[in-house]
Amino acid sequence: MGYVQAVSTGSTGVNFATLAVCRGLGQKVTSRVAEISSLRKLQPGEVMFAEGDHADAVYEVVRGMLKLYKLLPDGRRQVTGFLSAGNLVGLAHENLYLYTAEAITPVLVCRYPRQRFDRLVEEVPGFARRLLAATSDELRAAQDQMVLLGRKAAEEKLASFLQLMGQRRGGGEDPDEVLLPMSRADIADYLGLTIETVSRTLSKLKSDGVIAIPCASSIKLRDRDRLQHLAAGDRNLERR
Amino acid sequence: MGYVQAVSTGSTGVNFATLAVCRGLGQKVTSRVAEISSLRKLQPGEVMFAEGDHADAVYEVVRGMLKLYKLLPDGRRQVTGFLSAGNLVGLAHENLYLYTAEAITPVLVCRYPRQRFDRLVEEVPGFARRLLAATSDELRAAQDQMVLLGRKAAEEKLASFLQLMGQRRGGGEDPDEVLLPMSRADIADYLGLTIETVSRTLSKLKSDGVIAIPCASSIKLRDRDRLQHLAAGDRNLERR
DNA sequence: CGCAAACTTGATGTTGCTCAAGCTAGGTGG
DNA sequence: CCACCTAGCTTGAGCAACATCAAGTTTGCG
Repeated sequence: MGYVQAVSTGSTGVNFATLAVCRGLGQKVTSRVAEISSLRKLQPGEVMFAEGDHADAVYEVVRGMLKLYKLLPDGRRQVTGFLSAGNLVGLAHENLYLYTAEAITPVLVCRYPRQRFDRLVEEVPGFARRLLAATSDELRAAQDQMVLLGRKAAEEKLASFLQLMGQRRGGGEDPDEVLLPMSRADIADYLGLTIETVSRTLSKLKSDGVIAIPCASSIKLRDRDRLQHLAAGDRNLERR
Repeated sequence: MGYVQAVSTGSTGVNFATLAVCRGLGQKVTSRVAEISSLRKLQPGEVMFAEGDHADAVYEVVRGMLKLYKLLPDGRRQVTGFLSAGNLVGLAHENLYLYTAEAITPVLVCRYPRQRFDRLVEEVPGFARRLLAATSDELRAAQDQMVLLGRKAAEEKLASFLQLMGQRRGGGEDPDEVLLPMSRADIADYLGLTIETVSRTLSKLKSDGVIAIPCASSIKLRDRDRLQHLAAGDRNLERR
């Protein structure tokens, strides 16, 4: 693209007016966004950008799922988020990316070169405000995640995680089915646990009748109420 | 205030042009900011707003230190941040505050009523962009904190914390002195540890010659190099 | 059908938590 | 001015949750 003036392109099937960056910005701006953007496809496991790379673009996920993570020097990893359609990536980075973004499923992203994107932010009234709202929401999620990492037990972590994945509906099927496209290792590194503890804890939730596990990448919620209580952390309300 | 037109007021000693919200916005805007603002003082332990309160204002810390925290139903607490002069509070909250903000030291804050603040965000070009930058920076800090909470050992957590507190210089004294105005309980709830582990780990750092502890609320850095290595997490570079 | 990667399950180990005393410092009243 | 009192901090002993190490088992792909 870059030369494409139309808001929607038949070849890619992407309608720019439906993209998150454009929401509430009118058609004129939408076509400007379309002008500066290009599409990129990623295979599972492919790294979109790595921690420390020069941050020369902002991305929006159109299809599929990405994980973001940071590494410690000895290889310990913390997954800071899973992103799906509508999420923006790389907004916060001035100069260098501070985390790695890697595809979990086949992914389609819309790429906005940094400089031109920044120009839009300057010139389009209300654009910065939309981005502020998006970033504030990410911050809110990050704070919830800090509570999870710092203060929740393994079972509560998994319950919270399943609820979170449950609300991003992955398609119009069974509302009790939660699809987990990421590996157990990714889940473990997101929740601050090991693979083994994730596996064991899911097995326990299964044997307690809270969930069913038809296959490793799909969980069925059998007792949403109990899951909700576990996730909220209202165990032990008797003590203290 | 509210009726005050001047950019600086002798009575409070607060010069609005030096406030973080005004940085880079020119004098005209600065005086508009001054117009909508009021000052509020808080005693140590006083709650500025609580999780769940109606989010009717944005604040900027002028003096002193605040802590932000979230609670689980059974009383477990996660401190999500310590804020000092220049930090904004409550920006992200649309309707209800999602954490409690409580004074650690005597605090002076500048209060901006939500509605009028939002009007400024709409009307002042570049204001939303400044707030976006501030929020992005908070998000970056939150991501670092996720790595700390999810993947660092107790000793690494304390080392990271001391470094962080060390860079927000609390006055022009000894550059090796780090002041800790918050309690051990606050530190524990920030790092996802218990009071006892915080205390023990500080004692260990002391006996290892990394720090000295003249009194509980002041730490002296004796081996910045070793502290840096601990904080970065490059232990065990041999394995894996 | 076979292979490798991902997942599960089991046995054992370790870090940090819990419970329980002491200790210290700062503030108050005699 | 000093002694006491209390809140906050430190230290110790035992324990539990989760990590580590080590097999098995399943799954999906060539």
